[in-house]
Amino acid sequence: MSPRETALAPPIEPLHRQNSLGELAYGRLKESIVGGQFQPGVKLTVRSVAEALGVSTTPARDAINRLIGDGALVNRGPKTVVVPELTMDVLDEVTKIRMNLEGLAAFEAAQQVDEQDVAFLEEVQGQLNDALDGARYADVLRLNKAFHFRIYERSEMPRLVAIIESLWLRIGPTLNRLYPEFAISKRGVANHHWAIRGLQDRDGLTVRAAIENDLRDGYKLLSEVVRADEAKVE
Amino acid sequence: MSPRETALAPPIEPLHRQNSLGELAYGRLKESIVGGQFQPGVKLTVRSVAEALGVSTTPARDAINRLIGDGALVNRGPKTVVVPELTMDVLDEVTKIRMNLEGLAAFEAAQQVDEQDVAFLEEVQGQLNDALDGARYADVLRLNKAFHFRIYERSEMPRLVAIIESLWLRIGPTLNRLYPEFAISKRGVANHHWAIRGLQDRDGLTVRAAIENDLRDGYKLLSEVVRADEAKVE
DNA sequence: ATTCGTATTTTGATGCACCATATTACATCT
DNA sequence: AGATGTAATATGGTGCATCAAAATACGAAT
Repeated sequence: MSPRETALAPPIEPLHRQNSLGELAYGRLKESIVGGQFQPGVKLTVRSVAEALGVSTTPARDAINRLIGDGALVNRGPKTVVVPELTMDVLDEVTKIRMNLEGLAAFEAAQQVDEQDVAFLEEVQGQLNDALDGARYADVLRLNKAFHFRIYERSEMPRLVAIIESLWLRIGPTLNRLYPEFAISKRGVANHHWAIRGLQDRDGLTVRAAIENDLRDGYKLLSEVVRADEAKVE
Repeated sequence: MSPRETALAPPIEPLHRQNSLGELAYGRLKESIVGGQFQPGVKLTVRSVAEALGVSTTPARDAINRLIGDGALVNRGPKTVVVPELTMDVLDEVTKIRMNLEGLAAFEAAQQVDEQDVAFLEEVQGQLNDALDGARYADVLRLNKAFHFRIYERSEMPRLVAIIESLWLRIGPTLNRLYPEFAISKRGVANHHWAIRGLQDRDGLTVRAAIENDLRDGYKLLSEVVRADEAKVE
């Protein structure tokens, strides 16, 4: 038998302050990396990150180490941390995993979306088209991410979403290399519309197919860039 | 044109010392958790871990924080870190992801295995049977993990393997709750033999089916335990 | 006995100093 | 010039002190 409850009909979740400086630094750095703020190959030091974020070395070091654990940063030497160059090896592997995981998330999401979600996605897609026409590539990346993750979050599988995000982290730095040389294919737009239609119909298989196709198209673009880079290095 | 190479015909990989105390502490703790050394609910403090490992607070704190990032530990309060109790929510989600990812790894592995791998798996399976008969449950867990990951590693997808390991990390603490009350079903044995046969035939679909079935059987067992625990708490 | 408020202890986060060593800049030599 | 050895510099790991705040032990009140 439990002690008599004293109030608070809807039992509020524990909710402890989310923000330590280390956590904050981690989030900031992560955001910068997926957003493509760092060119591959850029070197990061504890002290530079600490200064840039206005914190001491400890939280900065925490953040860097966690990102290394995520595979978003790598040790090029024992004391040299860099944003990794994307290789075909990694791109191939990550794409295979993404097809499975993002396909799964998309499929599950189809059972959970509501009208608000669809409206949001259509709004984002509109802005995405505008950004494409206006050649505002940073916005394109941001909006594309917003589109995908709005869907994935509706899978109600938060651990899955976290894994997917960690995969995007590996692609991020190279994503903004797509522009302006490699303009985004208009097929991307078609895939997104296709996904929206599938969500409206609550048709998981269609949504999954649309997302998988979107990833396939993205892979084609990215692999061109990566292959070009790998050729240049040799 | 590259500068004239001066020696070392097979270009040795960079190889920087892998072991910092933080890294070591992280590995040790992780091992203890997947091995089921910690009961769910156990509280961990920076200072206790530091003392147990004979290091100062800094590497201990690093390790704990990284494990929290992995989801292997959770904050029950702002200053209280515990080994999480497995819930049906998490078990369901993790199982779905595992079916996809371990299925993928198993499928890919079928193209890469050689006779040595098969011999290893048969050897492990033999020991596994003995351990089951002898009711040496800790060994059962260890051997089962060795069996699965030997296959997964042959997928030659190291990032995939790392993700799978992070999922096992979530199940680990509850795995050893299976014994002795819930004896392992002999179906597990059949699944493993099925997988070996598929590997010998280089038949990816069969290997995947065998692994997926193994996970399904494991799920049934685990869900019984979890449901019993959840009932007890209420 | 159970609940509640308070005092005590423990805790994690943070900043910082130290040190061995990795990195880089530079001068030298071929 | 390009390679090479060496000196100067910068860097991360680690331990530790400090502090605000959280967890807990304890005692009073009902």
